[in-house]
Amino acid sequence: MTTYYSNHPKFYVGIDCIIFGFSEGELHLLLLKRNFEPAKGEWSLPGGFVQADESADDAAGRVLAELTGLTNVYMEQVGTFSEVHRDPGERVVSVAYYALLNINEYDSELVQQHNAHWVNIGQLPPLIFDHDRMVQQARQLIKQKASSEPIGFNLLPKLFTLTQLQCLYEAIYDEALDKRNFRKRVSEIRYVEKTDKIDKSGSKRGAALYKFNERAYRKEPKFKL
Amino acid sequence: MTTYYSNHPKFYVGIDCIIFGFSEGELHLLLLKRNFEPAKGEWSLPGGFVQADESADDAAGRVLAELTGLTNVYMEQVGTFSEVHRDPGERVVSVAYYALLNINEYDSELVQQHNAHWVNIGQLPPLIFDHDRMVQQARQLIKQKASSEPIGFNLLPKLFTLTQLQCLYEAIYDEALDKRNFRKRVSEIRYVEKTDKIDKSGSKRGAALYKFNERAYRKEPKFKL
DNA sequence: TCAAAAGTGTTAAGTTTACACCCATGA
DNA sequence: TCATGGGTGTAAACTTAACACTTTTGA
Repeated sequence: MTTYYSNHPKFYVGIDCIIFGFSEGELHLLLLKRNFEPAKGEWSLPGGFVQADESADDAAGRVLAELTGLTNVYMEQVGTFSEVHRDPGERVVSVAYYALLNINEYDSELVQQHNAHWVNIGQLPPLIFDHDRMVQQARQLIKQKASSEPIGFNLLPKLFTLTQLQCLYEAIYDEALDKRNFRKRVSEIRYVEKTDKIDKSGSKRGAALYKFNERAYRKEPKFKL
Repeated sequence: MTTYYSNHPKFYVGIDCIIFGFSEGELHLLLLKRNFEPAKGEWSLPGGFVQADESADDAAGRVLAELTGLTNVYMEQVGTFSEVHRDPGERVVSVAYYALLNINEYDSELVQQHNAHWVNIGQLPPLIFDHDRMVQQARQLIKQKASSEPIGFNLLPKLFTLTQLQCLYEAIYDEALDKRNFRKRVSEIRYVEKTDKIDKSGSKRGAALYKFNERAYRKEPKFKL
């Protein structure tokens, strides 16, 4: 029997993850130094193939978990890359995702086993295939999204100082922000709450630790930073 | 020989088009009443399958051209939909695109042959599979994009009145705009140029016709409406 | 002559930007 | 005691929002 679908070709469907972390005041990406073909020895985004029993979103979550040990990480689709010869080995259609994670929580043994490394986003090596474009698109998307939804907190520990928060947004927007204006804006955001804890690691005086209250955000979901 | 790719399943990769037109002050979508299985008789987005020699972008352009006779239409990727059972017939991973076209230019014979119809976006029938979600995401995306890039002009004829332009943006943003504020803003946008032509069809008095000057926009690409 | 759409400015409110000094503490 | 990062307020510039009447002309 001939169905509607026959005659059409089938493709491998891959996923690639642009995994963001934030440390030492800078954004970093978790990149693989490939110890497998094709493009062995070169840098690439972590990725994998969609399996028969999973969606692309599932596959991205699985690959991230395999690499970092983390589940329930904030991920979002960036876009799909399907140029005929984008992968010189075989035809692969790939869905790119970005992930935002707290860089203190990943499983460093797993990461080492995969030969993955955190690389400062200002010093990225050239990446294979169209992975550079994927990264560019992901950065662009995060920039936009960060100004309309509080996704940045995914990159921070549960408790953070205002200086950390400001550095993070400076890194995301790739521009300097005025300290007083920044703090004034934060103080108007009700779901960024000051705790009574103090961080003494960053300065002699100590800095107040804040937390993001997700419940409060859901009740009144407006955002602008 | 076993390659890196073997062991992984392959999938049909489809594309679906959310085709926007603007007429009588309202947004419309070009929908198919399916005369083929699966889901014969129901409404769906126009779509097709990616072929071996084309990217998903190519496929979307091809499907749009087959349906409307138009090439060089503004299209953008919305996202990829890959739930395992999204298409009950077979596993299909589908990339959604939106298209913005001037509703006066399509080939109406072709459209009829495909059993496609322009439907007011306020009165959409239920669509098959996950096509409703695709439409929602596309509307959302256009709303955002329209405020940072002059994509709206793709929906208008080359010459248009300010009333038409305002109605269009009211339809996109789904909210009323103040006429005087709107016109003031437009008058500050240098690449929206008044012509010496008059449209007499919309009113007795006649309204000045404007055009979008793409060259001027490219030189100074800022936008806000 | 009148209905229907085109066209036109001002003011108040709100938002954004620029900017500099004192504080607390550990080394 | 001093170097380091933490913390604080105000005024000017700019942007946004609200608002109502006159013009033109074909039917």
